[in-house]
Amino acid sequence: MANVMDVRSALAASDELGQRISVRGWVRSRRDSKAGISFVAVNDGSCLANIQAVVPATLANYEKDVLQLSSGCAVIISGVLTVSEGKGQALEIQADAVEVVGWVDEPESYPISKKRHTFEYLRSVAHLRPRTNTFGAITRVRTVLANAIHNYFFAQGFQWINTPLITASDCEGAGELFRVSTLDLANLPRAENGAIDFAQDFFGAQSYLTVSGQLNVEAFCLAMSKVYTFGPTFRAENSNTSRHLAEFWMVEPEIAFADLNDDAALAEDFLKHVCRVLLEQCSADLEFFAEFIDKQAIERLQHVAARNFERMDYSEAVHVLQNCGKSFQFPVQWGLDLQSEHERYLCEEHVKAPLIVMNYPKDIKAFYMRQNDDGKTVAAMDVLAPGIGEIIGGSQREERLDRLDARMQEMNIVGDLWWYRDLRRYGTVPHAGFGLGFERLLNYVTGMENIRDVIPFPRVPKSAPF
RNA sequence: UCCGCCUUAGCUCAGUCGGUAGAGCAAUUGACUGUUAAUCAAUGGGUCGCUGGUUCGAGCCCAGCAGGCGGAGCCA
Repeated sequence: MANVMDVRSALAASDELGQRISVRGWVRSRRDSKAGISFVAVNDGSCLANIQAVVPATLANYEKDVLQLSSGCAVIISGVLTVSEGKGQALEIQADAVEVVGWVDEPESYPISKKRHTFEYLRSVAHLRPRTNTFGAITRVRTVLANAIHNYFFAQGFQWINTPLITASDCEGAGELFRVSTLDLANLPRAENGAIDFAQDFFGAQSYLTVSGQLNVEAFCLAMSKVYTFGPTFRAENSNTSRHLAEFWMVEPEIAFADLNDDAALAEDFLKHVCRVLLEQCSADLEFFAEFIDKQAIERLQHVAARNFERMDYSEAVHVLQNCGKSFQFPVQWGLDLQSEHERYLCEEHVKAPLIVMNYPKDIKAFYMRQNDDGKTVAAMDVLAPGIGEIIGGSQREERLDRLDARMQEMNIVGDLWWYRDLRRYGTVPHAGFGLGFERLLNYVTGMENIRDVIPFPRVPKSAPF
């Protein structure tokens, strides 16, 4: 085999012209010319573009192999990298060897045909959809975005905390929990009162998959100052929407000696940074999204990167909504949570930009959020993005033990949070953080509409087939 | 969980009044061409989601179930 290159490198390798190389990948299409050549388009996932191999009919296995190639076949093609005589591409390979590594059984029923498919259909062949242009592009953007997130925090001196996926705490926040157990479901151990005896379970207590790493990451925040978690989280809620997954990835930074304004500033700087990185490093894939998925894809990123986010108190948001002259399906009243339609109006029509709404009524927010001096609100914020709604939710945390205890009592929080309380007993300090749904951000930056299409294998109620 | 819509060829969809099934694309074969989601021609391809009911007769009407999609709620 000659010098093996991935397609991305080969197409960028003008300095390798005239050299013999090999590329390895999967056939996207084959076009035969009776001039005695076939054109084979090969993609290996390294970039959006295919490389075109020009295969002469004089190859020994031309009839036997090359003329049998169909979409999806795995091949290794070797030949000299040359300037293309055709118009669709700058470079191509003049093939002198074609090795078919894997054939496609029954090309007629190969699920990924050259024609465009609906995303709904592609979800039913999730094991093969990475072979499409769209899912290749999503996968590359996902990788660059994950890297940009880690790199941003690393450059800012944050520590990456690998918070546990299994938890015995059932009050991490909102959300139904998936139970984790090794008990025999057909023969559950019982205590004397008939209740299931979880003391005999693996962890000696009821345990669950985490719905958030926040409480754990706070512990590291109050030692390492700037920390974040980035990993999978699980919600057993029966949510059937294009914005919810039962298993999704979440980014949760937490900063010490910080208040809500610091938190909002971090969220804005963070989002601007990752958008800039995508614009720099994913230009070909973003152009693809702009052409085939969402015309606004690139402008939106430029807009986020360039423009200052608007900020508005919840009370002001309510005032704006009540006086905008629009009628909403759900009521707008101080004390009620903002509905999707309200959030969308605010960021899409009122400010026409990302918007940070701050200081919500305490009764609609979580127990750990810091109570403001007005006695009515807590230091919570939501970052609302046009077209997608809430993309970040965060808050300054209640660092005063007496206030935290009072709030937990008021809200009837039961469960063993002694260690979380300890953080307020030993060197407590104002701190704040937020949670960002990774797939929601991916939806936002690619213009994809359904969250099930930006994660490799989506898990939603009644469906985890792959 | 609630509301609405959908389920017919590998894919996307038609299917009239209830009378035994149709197109485009894909696939296969051939023609043609430094081709570009090539083009042209021919050919093959169906348990009409499942179960039951009404009917002489059901893709079509009725009931139940399953699955999918969109929206809402919950949230990230």
